Amino acid sequence: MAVTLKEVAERAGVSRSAVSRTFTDGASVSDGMRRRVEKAARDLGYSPNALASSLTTGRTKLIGLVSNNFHNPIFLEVFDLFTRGLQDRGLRPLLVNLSQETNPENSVRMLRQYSVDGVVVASSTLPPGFSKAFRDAGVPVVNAFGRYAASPDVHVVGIDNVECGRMAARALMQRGYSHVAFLGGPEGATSTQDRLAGFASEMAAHPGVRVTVSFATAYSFDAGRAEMLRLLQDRHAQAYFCGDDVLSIGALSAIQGAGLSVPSDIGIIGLNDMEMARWENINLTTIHQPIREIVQSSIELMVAMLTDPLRYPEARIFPCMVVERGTLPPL
Amino acid sequence: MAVTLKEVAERAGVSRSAVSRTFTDGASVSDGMRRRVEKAARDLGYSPNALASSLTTGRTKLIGLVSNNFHNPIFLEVFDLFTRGLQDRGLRPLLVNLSQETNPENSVRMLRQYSVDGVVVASSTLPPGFSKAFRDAGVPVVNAFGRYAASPDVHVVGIDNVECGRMAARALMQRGYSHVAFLGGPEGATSTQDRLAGFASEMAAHPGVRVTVSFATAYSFDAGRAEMLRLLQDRHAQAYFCGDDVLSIGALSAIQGAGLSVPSDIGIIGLNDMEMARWENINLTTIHQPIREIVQSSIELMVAMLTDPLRYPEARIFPCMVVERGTLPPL
DNA sequence: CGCCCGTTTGCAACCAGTTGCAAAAATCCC
DNA sequence: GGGATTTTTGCAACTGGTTGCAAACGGGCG
Repeated sequence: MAVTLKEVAERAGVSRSAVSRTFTDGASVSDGMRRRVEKAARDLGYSPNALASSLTTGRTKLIGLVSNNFHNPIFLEVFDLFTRGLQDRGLRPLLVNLSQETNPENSVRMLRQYSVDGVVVASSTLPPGFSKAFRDAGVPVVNAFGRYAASPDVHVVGIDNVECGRMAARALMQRGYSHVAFLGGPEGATSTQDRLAGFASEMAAHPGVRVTVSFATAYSFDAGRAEMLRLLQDRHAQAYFCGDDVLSIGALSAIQGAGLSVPSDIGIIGLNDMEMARWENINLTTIHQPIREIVQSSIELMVAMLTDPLRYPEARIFPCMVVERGTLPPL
Repeated sequence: MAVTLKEVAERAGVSRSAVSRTFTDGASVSDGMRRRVEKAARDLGYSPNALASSLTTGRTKLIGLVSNNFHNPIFLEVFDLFTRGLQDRGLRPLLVNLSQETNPENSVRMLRQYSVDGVVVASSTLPPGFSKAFRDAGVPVVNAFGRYAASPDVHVVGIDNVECGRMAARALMQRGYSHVAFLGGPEGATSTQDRLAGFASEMAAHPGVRVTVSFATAYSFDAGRAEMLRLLQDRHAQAYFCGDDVLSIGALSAIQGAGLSVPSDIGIIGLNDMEMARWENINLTTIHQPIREIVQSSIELMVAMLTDPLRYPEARIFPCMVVERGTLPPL
């Protein structure tokens, strides 16, 4: 079916090594040889079998792209950036969906069977055990959007969620609120824990301000809406720092549905700055997470590890910033 | 680095074939042999190299998942469903992002180099040449979300966009509008062309009703908003059938921004029924596209083609239906 | 016990490439 | 023109598995 190197060699009347060499750059081939081989290859429609060659070279150029985050729209952008960035460097993303997987073993085995050159774990909610499992299997790993403190022995690229929490608290304090709240994602998610820690630590400097804390069951519209509906039945806070933008939009929907208006009755600040946040009918004040830079940097780190698998692990933390829109009163 | 079959054979004191057979189901191995080999494999932490075996078996279980649609949120769900569905069947998705690619040749060559067993083209906007190119290269192809009329020799799974156009027109006519409009996606997209054709054909039965047609530059929020802003300067229609949900939401934003209200001043009907459409603060009346079923069926078709690559091509068309929400007046 | 038949096992060739080494060819220099 | 040096080429062994074939094995039966 497929044309092989051997057939090209026969047609060009040369040895198999010669053909192999014309398709390996850096190998020594004369101009005449190159021309003859390329002609034969073109005539036959030959293209080398990357997997066969990986057998001897030990490199497949396959990168496992592992995630469990197939519901948050920002991850569509993340996948877009990763696939394009990897492709541009001649690498191929092998996508692994961990949504229903709890045991790292299976994924590790699978990716090893396919001899991936490296693994990018793109998730803010996977337990650190996953990244570690890959590293222990001797596969270069980068944990994009991960938590740096918890896994000091795995490369991490992301943001400082604790600092984001502080930043949100400061943004609310600048508005002079006397009762603010944290509406987190799932209580078990490290990103939620860190954001709360930062939020609380900053609020500790304002003892006169009342602080309420609650959690949504997921980083989703429905969970945000449900939790906000519940909160509205009680005496609610004047402003909320929501776990992420999707959650914020759910909360907004609940608030508007209750006939209250934003930001005059309740203020909201989200986190991520997903594309939708700047849509005019949402217009969410939020903390911008530099996705583009995180992905870019993750890829660079991955590429660096391909040449030096024992590279000393590092954490790359990118600063975030508040994007002022319409869900907090102007300063 | 990695443990090989040979090492397992040596440790178990058996031949390499014996080890290979214990890991190939359907092969003849005695119980005693199986136990010894499995013990040795476990001790060494062996797992077979899928790529090496693909050399002789001719099957990699790699499926190219090709798309250029990394901006429409429904595709995150599409990717979720595809990756899970393929994984469940022991297949591995090799993701290919065609966003910046215009020439099918490159993608075909790349996927052939990786000896994929099949290719799923998931896109409603890629020109049919892409699917054809894969088929011509002898690779089984399924075009999910594709147009069936234009590529009779490639398997297609999707919806009947012409019928959707008619359906939208009927929904508007039921409301008794006297001036309706089609606000399409990019004029070159086959999905837009088909939807317009259906819309126009149904409207032909209502000669007294005025019909306007215009196109947004992309299936995106910004494009929908921009086009609607332009339309609002003129004498606008009473109701619009928008190219898809994202476009609809952009249009909604423009309408609301202009101080008009939906559905009393202007009605909107979208297409796709993405998750966001049912969010209470959007609440978009739209035509539901059965994504789940389309993906499921595409995978089944792909699996069937793996055993019978010459399978006679078929088009699988799934019915859509109007989902009544808040952007058209109740009937 | 010997024969027959069905399983189990190992040998060796093969899949599609790469690569170290040495022979052959081309180039350089005197 | 001849010898030394460099470049190009082919041979053969190797990567990590699979598989057709034949030999070895084991059990049942007369």
